[in-house]
Amino acid sequence: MQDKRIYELHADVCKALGHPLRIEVIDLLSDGEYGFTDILERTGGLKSNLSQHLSAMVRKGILRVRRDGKNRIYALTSRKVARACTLMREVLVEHVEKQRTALMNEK
Amino acid sequence: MQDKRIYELHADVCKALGHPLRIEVIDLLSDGEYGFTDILERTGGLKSNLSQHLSAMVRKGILRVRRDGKNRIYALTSRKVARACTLMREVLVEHVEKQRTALMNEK
DNA sequence: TTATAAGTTTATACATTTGTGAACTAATAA
DNA sequence: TTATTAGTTCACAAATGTATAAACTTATAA
Repeated sequence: MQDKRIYELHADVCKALGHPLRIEVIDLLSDGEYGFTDILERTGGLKSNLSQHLSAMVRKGILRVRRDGKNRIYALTSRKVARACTLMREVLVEHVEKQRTALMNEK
Repeated sequence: MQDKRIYELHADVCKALGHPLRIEVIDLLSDGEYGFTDILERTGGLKSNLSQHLSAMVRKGILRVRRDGKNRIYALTSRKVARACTLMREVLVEHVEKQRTALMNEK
């Protein structure tokens, strides 16, 4: 029963997927690595905000960074992150679809 | 640029994975459907708390419920949920492993 | 009917997450 | 050296998420 700890760790990593900006970053990085400035350009917003989200993702093992001169290059640590993300998107799409047809039949 | 909406919906579904109790429920339900009381028995805690988490998961399309007399039976809407969850667990395990070996080499 | 069992809903307090801007740091260029 | 570029860190306010207990609903059993 005190293996509850594993659920906490697991949930903590999954939390990394639970924010629109972070999803957008994962989506972007699923086709290769990108520099901070490029990411910021596509996602918009404040650099301090992006920086915080990125470093949280690194801390949780979702992303890795490396330095290239004065730039920082971010990448997914594993394709598994992108796959998990895609699966959840499919679940979303199926749910939306189901809601739509449910609404149709109700009229 | 205003397709940001999809990231919000996507993140919102992913948020369903971001809590220890909800992970525990997904884990349990990945081997079949369970009644509310059974779930409560395994996870512990207050029924009102569990009920809220479960209905949030239903709302997000992660779980479905059906009634059976005065009981309610919960199930995953799709095996995809369990697979996404497993992938993220693997990412976690690989990260922990990497941290461990990094620590070793540092000594 | 009236009880009881099985959850759900609601209200509220507490904790965590998030966005913002200012201050800071590290690497390169002048 | 001194500036500049590229990003990080910090402090704080606002927004969200979570746990708890009490009140409520619905279906079955007495």
